[in-house]
Amino acid sequence: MRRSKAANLVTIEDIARQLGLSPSTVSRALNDSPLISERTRQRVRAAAEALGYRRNELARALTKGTLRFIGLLIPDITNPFFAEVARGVEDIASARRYGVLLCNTDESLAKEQQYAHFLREHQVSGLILTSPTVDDPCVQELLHTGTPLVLVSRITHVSEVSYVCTDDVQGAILAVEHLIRLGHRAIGFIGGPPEVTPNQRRLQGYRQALQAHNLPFREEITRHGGSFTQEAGYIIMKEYLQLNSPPTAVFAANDLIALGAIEAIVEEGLSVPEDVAIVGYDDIPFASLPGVELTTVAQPVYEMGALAAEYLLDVLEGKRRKRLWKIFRPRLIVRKTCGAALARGRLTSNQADQ
Amino acid sequence: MRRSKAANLVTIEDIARQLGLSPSTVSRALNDSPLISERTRQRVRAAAEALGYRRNELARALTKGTLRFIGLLIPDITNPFFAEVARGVEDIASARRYGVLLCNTDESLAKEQQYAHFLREHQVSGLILTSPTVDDPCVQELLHTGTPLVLVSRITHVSEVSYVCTDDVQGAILAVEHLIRLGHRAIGFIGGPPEVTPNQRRLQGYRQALQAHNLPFREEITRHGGSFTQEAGYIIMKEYLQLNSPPTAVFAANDLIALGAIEAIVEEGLSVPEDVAIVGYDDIPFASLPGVELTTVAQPVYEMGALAAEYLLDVLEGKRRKRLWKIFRPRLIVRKTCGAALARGRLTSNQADQ
DNA sequence: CTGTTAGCGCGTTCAT
DNA sequence: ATGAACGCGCTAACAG
Repeated sequence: MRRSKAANLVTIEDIARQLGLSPSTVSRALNDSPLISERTRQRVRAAAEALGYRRNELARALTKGTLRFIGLLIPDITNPFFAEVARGVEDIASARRYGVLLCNTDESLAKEQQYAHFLREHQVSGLILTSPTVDDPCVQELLHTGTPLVLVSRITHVSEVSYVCTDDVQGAILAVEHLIRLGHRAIGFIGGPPEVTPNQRRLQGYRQALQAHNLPFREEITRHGGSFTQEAGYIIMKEYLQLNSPPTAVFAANDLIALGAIEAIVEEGLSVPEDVAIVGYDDIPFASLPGVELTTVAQPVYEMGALAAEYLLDVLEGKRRKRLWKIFRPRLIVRKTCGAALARGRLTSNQADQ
Repeated sequence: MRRSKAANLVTIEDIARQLGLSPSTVSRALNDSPLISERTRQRVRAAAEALGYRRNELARALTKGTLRFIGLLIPDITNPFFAEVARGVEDIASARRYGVLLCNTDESLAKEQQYAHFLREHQVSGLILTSPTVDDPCVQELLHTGTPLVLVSRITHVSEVSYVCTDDVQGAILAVEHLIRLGHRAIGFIGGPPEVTPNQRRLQGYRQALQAHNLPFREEITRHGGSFTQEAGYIIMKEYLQLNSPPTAVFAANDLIALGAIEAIVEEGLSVPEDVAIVGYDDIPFASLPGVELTTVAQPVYEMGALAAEYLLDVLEGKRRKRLWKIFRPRLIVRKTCGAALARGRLTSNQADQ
């Protein structure tokens, strides 16, 4: 007895039989092969339509050795930054008939590895990573498999790897110099996951800016919450507020952290920007809300995702070979969490600038 | 010459050959078949490990007729509500070794259909829908294919379909009655996509609440922005503000719309809640931000996604057969966009309550 | 242009 | 407990 076929599936053979053709001819017709007569193509198309034929992409992928899926590894889709990246990726992918597999890693190596295996086992054609330490052995393994891959927002030292990101060092400098210009001298930093490149580079920019303006670097107001979340920002800010001389301004490694910090400040009965000024990073949509109006550093997030996908698919389809190294320029968005440019600011900053 | 195999792939045959076994034995060993000796199992596992074997899920899916993927159709991952649903779904799915395919539909029938085809062609095992009008013929087609499916947040009249949602009629009543209790009599509604069930039910609750309190229903302050976005809320609110007698309070069909409305109000130099009170729906994380503090109706979003996934996978694995009809209870979260319960409110509401 | 043959990698009878 | 043979649906190689 025949194996019970998967739910009443119309195959290429069915239509071949009905038309008295061979399966290969039908296959060719369906794939718009040049070596097929217009008439057969028509007939095949018609019959396919009539029978309700749907191509089995799995079978196709089996012979081709690759599935038209790309894996999207991000820490957390719940973070608006990554949601926006995802949107960019998905828009491009779906337009080009690729599926995108959502993989949340929570910055956890274990999850990352689990997914790396999963993706490999499913022969996905390519990867977009916003999460991993690319030095992860499993990712390396995928790389060796030949699976093309592009990093978004994160960068790496593995030189063959493509990436698209924003100049985070520069972005941080923009942010901190803005604070300095406003007269702040005790400027703190609240970081996310310390091991992650965007965090590192923002920290680096922060230090450079301080140094350039002869401002002291203070360990006790340069802390990491461990993740890019509101809770992280909230907790660290609370701690800063207990200090003998708390910072008068804080540069947060991303907007979520900034928002959490603001929460902490308000909860202590203080206010932003009067008591402490805040700058965030990313310019997530909610940063512009009335009542929030967070001063922040913007990245072209959607474009970054879209560009990464565009490039990746080009590579997959053999339209490109060179690697992509794209660095967008960050933009400072001045809103209300740092106060206006006050006179006191002018003075101090001139003094520092000399 | 042999077909060039996909990137240096270790197959079941390779390990069979090396061990002097047959492929079938290896297959069985790998799948923990009961009819295999412990010793062979060990040897096979070891060899597999040594050779770096990775099962080809595609080949497997081809014979099984189904891939361990589920399709997640949502309007827009950029909306925090859906991001949260997605997170719930993904957490469960990945724990059970299923992949989740991200499909943004923008509430567009065309995109929905394109994805329905795509998913079918890839033999995904099941679907979670937060987007479609299930009456969509393509979705119907998928249903007929036998693909299990569960609706989140949306409901339908097709009786065999499973769903998990919140009682939106009740939620809307909660919201509007809160407003009434505060003394408002001119309460407007700003809807999202009119054709979508959660919107319809929230509208229905709105009307019921008005009616129950003998408040007039006014067409001109019951409008739809067409989508669940800030822009939609912004635009409609601006229009309301042009009216001769604008509403003193607005119930928005979701938080994004509410946020957009607030933006419009503030931009007109008015303030919330003094000039117009606002209630939203969903309780997205940003609703609780200091400076925002939106009064809203909460749904257990993450749980809804997780439950839907849990149920779907149970069905796929034959552990369940009955359909799931789960309706969560909404909760009113009172924050600051409606003002405190004022004396004026007490009076009017008692009067209305009689 | 079209048909025939032969796999892709795996799981599954049916034997033994 | 193991092996041989076959098929899942499709595409590529080789004939004509």
